[in-house]
Amino acid sequence: MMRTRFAPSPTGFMHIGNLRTALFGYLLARRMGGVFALRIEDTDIGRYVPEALDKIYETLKIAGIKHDEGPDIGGNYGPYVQSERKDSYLKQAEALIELGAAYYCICAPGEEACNCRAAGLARPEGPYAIRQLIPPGQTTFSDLVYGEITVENSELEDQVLIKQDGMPTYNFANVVDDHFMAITHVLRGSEYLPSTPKYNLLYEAFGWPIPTYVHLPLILSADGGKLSKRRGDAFFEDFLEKGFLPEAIVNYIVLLGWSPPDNREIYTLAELEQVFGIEGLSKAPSTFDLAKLKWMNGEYFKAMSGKNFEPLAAPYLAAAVKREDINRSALSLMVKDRIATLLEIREILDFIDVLPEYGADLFMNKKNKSTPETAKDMLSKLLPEMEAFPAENWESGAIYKFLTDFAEAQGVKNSLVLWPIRCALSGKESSPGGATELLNVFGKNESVARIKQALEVL
RNA sequence: GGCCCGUUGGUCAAGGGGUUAAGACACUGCCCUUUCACGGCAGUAACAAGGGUUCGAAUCCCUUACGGGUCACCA
Repeated sequence: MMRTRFAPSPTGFMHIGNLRTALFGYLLARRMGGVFALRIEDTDIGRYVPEALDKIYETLKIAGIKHDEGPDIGGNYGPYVQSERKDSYLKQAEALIELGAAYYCICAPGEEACNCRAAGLARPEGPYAIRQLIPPGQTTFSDLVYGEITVENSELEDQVLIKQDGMPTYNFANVVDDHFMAITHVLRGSEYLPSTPKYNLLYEAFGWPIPTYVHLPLILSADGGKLSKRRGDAFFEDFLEKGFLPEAIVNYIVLLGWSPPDNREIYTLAELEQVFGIEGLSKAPSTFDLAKLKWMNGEYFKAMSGKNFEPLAAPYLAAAVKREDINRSALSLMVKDRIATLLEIREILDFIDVLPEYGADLFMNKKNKSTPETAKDMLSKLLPEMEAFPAENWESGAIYKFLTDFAEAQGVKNSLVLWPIRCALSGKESSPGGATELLNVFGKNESVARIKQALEVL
């Protein structure tokens, strides 16, 4: 049975690249009817951030990635936290020494000329590390996406397996844990490609079966570099804060370094669990394109019902519009299909609370032939009729009929009366809705007031 | 710098010896429209370069260039 794993270290937020690795591991396991395990790699005591563990659980949950085994839910291969497996690493490293594939090293960390390999020390009294003994020759490993890669062993270093603090290094703990957790497929970023031969040497020395490697191409930022904390495009949380939906982020990310079997791009997680496969993985690094993420996010809003959208938009709406006399549901609906991110709600509705200052030019519209003059004419004639309009009948259908009747009575095209109203109510060149919608959300009193203001400008 | 990996439009990418070299985002234009959007239609735009191999190369090989990764008692 296929077993994959996600092995983050609890050092902070969830990097987009790591999230994608988790996602791919999860999807692959689901697709193949396998198991996806979560293992916490907390061997670096110095970088350990206690809250990060919860962050990992939370992120996976929000993203919809469900692990089958892990520290929180257990499993047959626990414990799933490396610090709790500490003893086994030392034991295995010493076994490796017996096998002639490792040795004790008493040098200080970072020390250059190390003679410990030649010295063949017995277990030292004082502080020591254990290093891997790289044999001469060359090593070939096979990767499902990159194929066969061969390197000269002379390029490899006698890497540290057990640190002086008794903790294993990432590279060693990984090998030991993957073996004892029966991991069959190791998915990780391609930055680990250079250290993979050392893994093989370790597996070979132990006589353990070598797992299938699946290295994933890197995700780059628009400038060709790495995604960065500073630019705010490195972490899953960054994008949530910017008003992106978890589903859209996940959907977008899965398309980075992997392409679906058909031309479709919008997939639910459940659908991805059916179609994801290593065949679609690519070797070349890909650039994270915010514009496409935005488009995709917008698609998710459009596909959503107004009812489902409303609670998502509510907090942003509350920040954007303070006045109480506006129907929130109507606003929410008005905005739903017009935004790429929830954050845009504020900007798109900035005319609701306070009418922006504008000049007579606003009423110019080449296409419908509106001019400040026609606008003034229409609005001044409309105003008294509008004031006479019964407030209790103020709703879209009636408003629209009222306006079209008015236009007909004046003998002009609808747009010649609708356009100036839209301008008067929004004070902007574009607004999330036309005249009827705006009249409807503002209600009679505010609408009349704004039209009066417009007449003053005109 | 050594080693490793990569290179199809601005971006994501399909395609793996014979294609008019898909599709999506972005961009442009037109249509629709009660603004702007949405939607519909159309368009601009690519096989890094040079050598081979082959009847035939985006696809295979080599070289170069460029980009990235890696060379920690970090992960």
